[in-house]
Order: sequence, then C-alpha cells, then structure tokens
Amino acid sequence: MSELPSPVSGTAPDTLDPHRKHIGPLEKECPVWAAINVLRGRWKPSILCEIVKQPQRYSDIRKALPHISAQTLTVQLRELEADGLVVRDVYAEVPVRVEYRLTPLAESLSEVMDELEQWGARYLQERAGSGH
Amino acid sequence: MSELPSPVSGTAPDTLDPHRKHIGPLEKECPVWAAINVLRGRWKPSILCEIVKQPQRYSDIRKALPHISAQTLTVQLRELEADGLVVRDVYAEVPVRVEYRLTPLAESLSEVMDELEQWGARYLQERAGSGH
DNA sequence: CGGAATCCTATTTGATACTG
DNA sequence: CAGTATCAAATAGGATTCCG
Repeated sequence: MSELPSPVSGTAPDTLDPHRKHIGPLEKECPVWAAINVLRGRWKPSILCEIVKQPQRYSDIRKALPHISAQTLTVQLRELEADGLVVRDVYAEVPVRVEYRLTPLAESLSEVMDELEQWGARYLQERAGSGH
Repeated sequence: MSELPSPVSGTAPDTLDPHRKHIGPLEKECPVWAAINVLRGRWKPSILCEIVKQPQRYSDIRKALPHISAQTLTVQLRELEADGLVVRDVYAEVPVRVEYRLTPLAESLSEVMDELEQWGARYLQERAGSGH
C-alpha cells in the first residue's frame, strides 16, 4: 500500500517577526480590539476569503491577489498562523507543495466577516449617497 | 462566507484599474476592508464603546480612556466624524460644550462589534489555553 | 474647555533581487 | 515552488507646546 504524502503541520521557520510586537495594554483586556487586530493587515481579509473556499497554495493566493508582494504575503500568512487562524501544510513532494487552510477558529471568524461585509456595504452606500 | 470583491478574482475581465501606486486609505471595492478600516484606529473601538452608552464630551472620553493623547483623540474623532459614525454637537455655552454621539450607522456597527467581541473572547481564550 | 501645530518614532507595506 | 533579504516609502500614533 503506497503512502500518500502526509502533511506536516505548521511551524514555519522561526523568523519571528520584526512586524508583530507587543501592541499595548489595552489588547489583553479588549476582545474587540483583539478581533480587529487579527484582521488588521492590509490583505488579511482577502487572504482569509481566498482560502475559506478551499485550501490554497502560496502561488494560488498570489494569483488571486496579484497586488500583494511575496514578502507581504509571507508575513501576513505567518501572522495569521501565529494567531491560530491558518494552518500551513507542507507536502513532501518534489517540488514541495505548501497549502494553507483555515482553522475552525478562523471559520467562525468568517461568519463575523459576513456581518462586517454587510455593514461595509451599507457604509459604502451611505457615503456614496451623501457625496462622501 | 461570501466572496470578497477584492483585487482581481476569477475570470472577470480586469476592469479594476491598475492604479496601484496610490492605494487610498479606503479600498472602495471591498466592503469588508472598508468596515475594518473605519475601526482600524488604535482607539476607535474604545471610543465608540464609550459613546454608545450616551453622548459624551471630549473631556469625558479622555477621562474614560486615560492613555489616549489629546491629539490622537481629536484625530480619531475627526475621522469617525468624516466616516459618518459620529456627530459633533457644539453647544454655545460659556465655556463651550462639545458632545459626541453616534449616528444610526454607527449604532448598526455596534451590533457587529458585539459579534467581534464574542469572537475576540473566544480567540483570547484559545490562545491562553495553548500557551500563546 | 476643546482643541491645533509641530516634531518625532514605530509600524506597515511595497519594490526588487536572490535562493534552496 | 515557496519563499528570504534588503531597502525605501507611507502611515499611525505619541509628546509637547500653544491658542480662542
């Protein structure tokens, strides 16, 4: 019986970031701020929306979001991973295949993002109507 | 979760302008991003949470959020005002009294913020449990 | 009281080139 | 394919001082 390449979960190389440092005292006590914060990256909502459909490879995400740079995509994926929203599966093939998928925690967030999307649509509409 | 109408997805002809040199503070075509963006300021969730109880004066907000500087509070209030979330009422008294209150748009946002708060609480709990 | 003006630092993102 | 490394630019936020 041949073995399928089994995914090895997570833990990207530990280049722990120059980008994420201690944010501030309010963070620990404020769930709203914590939630906003995990979505704060410029491309994170888009990234999550891409891989919610199905697990995606690094290059797939780049194709879907052509304006993000490789560096930024890497950083934001690492942060999402550190925040427990994304899992990085490495398949030991040649060439190597890496897939990113959402955790259940992130799937529950995507429901909140639906609400955010609805509110954002109203917001954009009202601003357009009042000649923003 | 529905799909983000974010930069270039799928098969549609690319009518999205390639003007990527200047990405404004608001991503016009992405409601989720727009919603995140109006809450993005470091103190905006806290400010809204303060005002939602009842209209508040500038100095009241400062007392409630002692770590915010006068400058930053002013800037973030102006941004919230420009975004149509906050109304600034000036009473011609001596000394002048200024009160800030939420618009209906902001009140509908506060419901979404409740969802964000619940998700944020789960997020913080899971991270605490896994030795973040 | 309720800010505005100015200066300054830290964080975030992008562009470009290179690698195992 | 899936990233790193480096540099540069844009932004956000804080500290301080001054004002009607």
